[in-house]
Amino acid sequence: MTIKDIAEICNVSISTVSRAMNDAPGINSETRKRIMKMVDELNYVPNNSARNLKRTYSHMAAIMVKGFNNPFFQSMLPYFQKGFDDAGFQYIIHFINEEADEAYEAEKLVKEKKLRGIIFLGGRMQDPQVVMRRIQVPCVLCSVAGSYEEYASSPLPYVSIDDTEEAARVVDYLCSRGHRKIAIIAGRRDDTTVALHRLNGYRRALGAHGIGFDEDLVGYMHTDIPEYTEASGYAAAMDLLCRGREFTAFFVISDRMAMGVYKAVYDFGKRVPEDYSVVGFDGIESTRYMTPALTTMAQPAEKMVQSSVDMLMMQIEGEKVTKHELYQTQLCERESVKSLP
Amino acid sequence: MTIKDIAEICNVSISTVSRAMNDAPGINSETRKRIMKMVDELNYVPNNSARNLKRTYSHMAAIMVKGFNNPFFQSMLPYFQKGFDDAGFQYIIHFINEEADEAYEAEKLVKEKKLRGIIFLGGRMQDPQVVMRRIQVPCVLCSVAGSYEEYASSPLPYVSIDDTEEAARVVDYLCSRGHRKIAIIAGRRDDTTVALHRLNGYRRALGAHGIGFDEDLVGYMHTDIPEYTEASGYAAAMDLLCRGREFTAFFVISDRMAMGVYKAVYDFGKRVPEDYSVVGFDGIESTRYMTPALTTMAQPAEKMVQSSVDMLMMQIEGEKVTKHELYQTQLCERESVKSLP
DNA sequence: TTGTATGCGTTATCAC
DNA sequence: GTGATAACGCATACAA
Repeated sequence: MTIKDIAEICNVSISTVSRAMNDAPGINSETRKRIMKMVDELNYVPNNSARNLKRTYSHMAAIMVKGFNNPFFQSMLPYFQKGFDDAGFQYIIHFINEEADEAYEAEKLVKEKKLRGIIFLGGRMQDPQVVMRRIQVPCVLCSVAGSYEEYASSPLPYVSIDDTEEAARVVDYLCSRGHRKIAIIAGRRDDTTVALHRLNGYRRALGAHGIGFDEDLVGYMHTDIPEYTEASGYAAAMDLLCRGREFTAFFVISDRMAMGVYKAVYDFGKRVPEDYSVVGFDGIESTRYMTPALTTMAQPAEKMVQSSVDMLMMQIEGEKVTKHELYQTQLCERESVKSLP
Repeated sequence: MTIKDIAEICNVSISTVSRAMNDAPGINSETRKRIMKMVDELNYVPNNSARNLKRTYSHMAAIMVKGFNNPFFQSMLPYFQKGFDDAGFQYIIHFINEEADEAYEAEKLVKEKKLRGIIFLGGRMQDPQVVMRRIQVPCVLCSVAGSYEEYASSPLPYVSIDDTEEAARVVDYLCSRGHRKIAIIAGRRDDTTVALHRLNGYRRALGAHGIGFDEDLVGYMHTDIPEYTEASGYAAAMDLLCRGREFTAFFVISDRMAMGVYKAVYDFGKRVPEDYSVVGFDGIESTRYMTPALTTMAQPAEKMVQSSVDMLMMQIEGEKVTKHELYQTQLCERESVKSLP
């Protein structure tokens, strides 16, 4: 069933059918009605490949999400919906897994769908410089790994938080509550993404407070457990606990892992926050439902999304934007941190 | 940059480039190497739309997931990866939201990508009969709503659990622990998917145990809160608690909601399982990390996935399969249920 | 307002 | 082993 079949059945040419299907101007409304009725009846669905091949441009953008099981990204999705709806753009969400090369995937998608723009969510740009050249359409990096210095010279606009800085603030907060021996549940040992930046921030803040960095207070994610899951948080925390080093608080670099940390503490025969305080990172909804409710650094998901969409649309409309938007996190004080004398 | 450019640069015809790109037989391996080197250097990416338009068939299937925030489906994804890899098939995962029409989306996707088969995950088939006629390629329904009776006559193969039966087993279990006044956290009032079946199972089991059905012991999800989230579980449970009816246990139709139920119980000044027992449904990993660890009915995700993939591949290979595979859940007894005298 | 013709970038089918 | 060339299904410039 192609456009040709419909044309024959309706006794019109294929261009007329095409016009009807695309709400094109210059077609008798009776003809259109007649055609659309047939289309509906015969259940004709135009072939998107042919469409995309022919079309000069679309009104479509894409969000390329790296991190299937990152609930923070998931929480952003509804805001993207709103943002693109308001902008009158359609969009597709494309998930890729950790090993995939986002730049390559993006390039394919752009060509296939004649995308007008693309927003990268998560992951890490190995070489932001070349990405743009390859992609050929405007992009925005959102929550993509990279220190300020790293991207400062890049023409790629991005919105994110300063992971180093914000991680440092977590340590500052814990110190303000009297904690001095602070452990961190970090990424994998070889991580080069946000996990590394948060670890760096932790180190830096420790130094600023005159506390020595102790490698034994770092719990790395295991390489054989899916990243950023409860299980990975549990394993890393259990490692730490079993080392026997003394400490009073956990800084967990992602909320979902914090749930595993809670469990590890309990299984170790201790309690949160009486024996160990815990601070998470991201500010996802479900942390409200943990017991005790998790104190966490919340990223302003809605603002970050709106800003990303705005920056993309501005570029699509021809403006040159190379802005680097860094948002601040907000501390959500709940019940998982105990004040020390 | 098209196949034509590559051909010109390499001084060969486009057919030769095509052959090189597709590992086609009948091409000098030196020529291929030379071409591929150029392709790599110039970063040429073939246009998928053109490919899909022309190709007679692919080695690709799709999984159409309805339910962005259903962690049970998410937990199935790695198994699909394994299943399709073993079968030598590529696949794409396509998420659609609750309002979308999966049959229509599938039809579009099949045409666009020349898919060989499609697995539906979640949602509800309004009319399984017509779906096949429209889709034109083999499909398998996995965890799609529908009672046994409903699909019994359908030629569409599906794998799932008997939601009614398994929900009844939860009630049986609670009764065996001495509970008689059992509340349920159900779907929305107008639900017609698995949530309804689980509610029906609950009713049926109640009857079998000589317990009257009490509408006041049903907590429906609010329509203004995203389905199956912690927040929806919390709201529904709070409703229930505030009604003042006496009861001793919650049957929560999905694990993620159970987390909200815990919180509601605590906020109400009660404890799990001392004051209220809780049983979840799905068996997702994170339930292990709840405190107390959630007792839940686990669906055999891996088996269900493997079975779905097998049934799809069999069909693709030409066999006619109309099997209806119903799996049993397994009770994971943990710490959230108290035995009553 | 409608129809005709062309080409989008690729694969498939021939010839050579 | 390689090269022409005809589709694939559609949108669109142009003619009618």
